[in-house]
Amino acid sequence: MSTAHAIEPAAGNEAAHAEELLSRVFFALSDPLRRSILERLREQPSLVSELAAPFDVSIQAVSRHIQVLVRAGLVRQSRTGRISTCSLDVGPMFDAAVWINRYSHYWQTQFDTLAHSLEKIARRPEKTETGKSSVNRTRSGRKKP
Amino acid sequence: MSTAHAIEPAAGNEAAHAEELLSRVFFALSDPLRRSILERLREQPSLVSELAAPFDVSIQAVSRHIQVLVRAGLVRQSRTGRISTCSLDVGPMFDAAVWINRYSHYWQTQFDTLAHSLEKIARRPEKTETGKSSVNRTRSGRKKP
DNA sequence: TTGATATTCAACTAATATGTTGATAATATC
DNA sequence: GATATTATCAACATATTAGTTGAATATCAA
Repeated sequence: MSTAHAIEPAAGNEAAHAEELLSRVFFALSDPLRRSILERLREQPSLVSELAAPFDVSIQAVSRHIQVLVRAGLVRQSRTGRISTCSLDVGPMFDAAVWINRYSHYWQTQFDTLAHSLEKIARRPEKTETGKSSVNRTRSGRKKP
Repeated sequence: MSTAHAIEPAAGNEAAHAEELLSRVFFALSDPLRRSILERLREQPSLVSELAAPFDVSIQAVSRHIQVLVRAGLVRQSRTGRISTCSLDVGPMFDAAVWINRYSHYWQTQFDTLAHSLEKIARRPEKTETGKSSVNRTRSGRKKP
């Protein structure tokens, strides 16, 4: 997590605050366990213990994952007594979608480029095909002891 | 960054590989400097030194940010001699958009256009080279302490 | 050849992330 | 009141991130 994820008052700077929130949203989405939590909350509001049940980690760990989601604005918690009900808030996810959508023009561009190259290939079949990006780097990860 | 960012051989597990790539894409997008790099690449392919220029960090730091983007599949580097030209690959970003779009029905009533455009493009056949633009633009980055 | 340029690698440091276990607070339940 | 349940907090260990500086690699240019 970069320094941008740190919560600062962002005194009066709304653009910086939006950037900051966007960073937190994308970071929150970068973990598969957190994405699974969101998937579950997409269906129904749930307790922390219910959200933690499917995973092989402690409920404390899940609680902190939920806190990450809360800080990103993706989850709201309403605590009544012991239990804390978590519910989805897709507002920040929409902001993320808007950011990504600014690249949608290039999806169309890629589509057009492909169509164009296909047309060219149809006329001149000896031309080579386009390369597909493949990511297969290895990075070390932590394992449960 | 969670354990999910670690790559295991993923022997034959295509779903796990897709999850893993999604984690890396969202993580790559969670840093404002990396997002700024993508913004720049949205306009034109650029050298590492050109991408590093607007930021008050060392070129080595930017080089590693680019590596994060490359491992997420968002940036391709073609090195010719000394220089390494970075270009955008929006394919993985599209995958991220598709994931987010599954939450769109929550906001679809208000923001119908985005979901519609995403869904329209959702049936693209393949990834190809991105288009070019000649607009130059700089954005502010983080400051040195 | 010599030197400047472009980029990456290596080693180090500081901060952050994520997991654990144990303690604590608040509230149901007996 | 005594006890179990729900959730969070605290402290700790370890891994990862992200920055730095210095060295290495490769190429271009004079």
